[in-house]
Amino acid sequence: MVLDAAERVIARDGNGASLESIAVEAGVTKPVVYARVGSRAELSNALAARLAERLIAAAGAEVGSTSRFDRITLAAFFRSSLETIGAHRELFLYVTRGASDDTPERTLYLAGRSAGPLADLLTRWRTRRGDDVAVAVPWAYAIIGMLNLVSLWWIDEHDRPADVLADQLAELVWSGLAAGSHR
Amino acid sequence: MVLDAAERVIARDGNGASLESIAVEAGVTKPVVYARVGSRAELSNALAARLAERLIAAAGAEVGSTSRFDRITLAAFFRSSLETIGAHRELFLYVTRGASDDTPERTLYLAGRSAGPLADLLTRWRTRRGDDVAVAVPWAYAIIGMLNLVSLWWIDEHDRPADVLADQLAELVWSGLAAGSHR
DNA sequence: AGGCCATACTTACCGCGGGTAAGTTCTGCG
DNA sequence: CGCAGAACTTACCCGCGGTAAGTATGGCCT
Repeated sequence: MVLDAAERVIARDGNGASLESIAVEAGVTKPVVYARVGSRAELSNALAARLAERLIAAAGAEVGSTSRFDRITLAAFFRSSLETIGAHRELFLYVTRGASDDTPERTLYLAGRSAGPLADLLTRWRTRRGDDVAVAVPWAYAIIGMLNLVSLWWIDEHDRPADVLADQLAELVWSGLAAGSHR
Repeated sequence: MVLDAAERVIARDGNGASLESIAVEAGVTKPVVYARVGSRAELSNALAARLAERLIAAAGAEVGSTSRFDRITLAAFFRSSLETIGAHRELFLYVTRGASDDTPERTLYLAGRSAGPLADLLTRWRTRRGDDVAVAVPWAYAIIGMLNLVSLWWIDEHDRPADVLADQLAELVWSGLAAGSHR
């Protein structure tokens, strides 16, 4: 699979990953990569989709298992996301701050892939509680964006443990999430 | 000033802004740009610094005027940031999702420029209230990151008014910020 | 079995953009 | 008047994404 090769060379070379190096890592040549996966932008999109899938899967394993949604679950969501991102540092960097001109779309696409399910979850949860639901989408993007930048910062020097950081993030937003119409 | 020319051409051409087009807009040639401002990465950095300065200035005008710090102030901070970003759409896109390989550093640099003062503010505020202060830095990054992605999403299709969105963001984090040690 | 077509790959190339080396004009000063 | 040096321009290199044209491989029909 070309995408696996791409991930390997990105993990190795960081953002300097060229189509050509990916091609040789995959054991083929450039036009083949182009034929299989399309342009560089589509490659980045595909990688972004995969990473998003992994994030969602990891989060789902935490959140989906319990039917409840509480502060602990939220912190677990953050922790699993942080750890997944930390396990794919270079890929995360490549995908979020990758090259190319298409980047606004891709960043939004990647974010949307995570924010969508989160927004659904929030919508269901707040509907059940009889709370206002219009905030679900912006809040989902807010939480994902928070996670994005904090991950970047966390990756790039500070080595506090993931679970501590996750708990701090949960502390920041939990009260807001939980505060209902009964303000 | 070369940077002004750069902003003009970015506002016009979006991310397709090449050094050459910036040079002709500035009325000079490429090596001159290179001599004055350094590499493309440094150009992006300088632009990022300027945008951060504007954001901080706008935020300071809102937050710094009142000595208090409450939900209203927080919402005003979000609103002014959103509006500043909205007024510099293309520049914001260029700077956050710009080209090049240096991007992790630059993104962090830009974010840090905003997150730093915010972290200071949070630290002072929570010190005065006798609350834990270790969360100030991660929270500052969290809030800036939130703002980043929400801005991207907001710019790119949804036209709800800035003040509504700002209020929703404030609602999300205010309780968390305000919740003290007396959990 | 032998020739033919399609598919799939490779080699070779183009264009563009960042970066730079070498040449050229302009300015001030002896 | 001539010279030194700074500042700018022209002309170029290189690397990368993208593609066109050529080449091998494998099946299929006669």
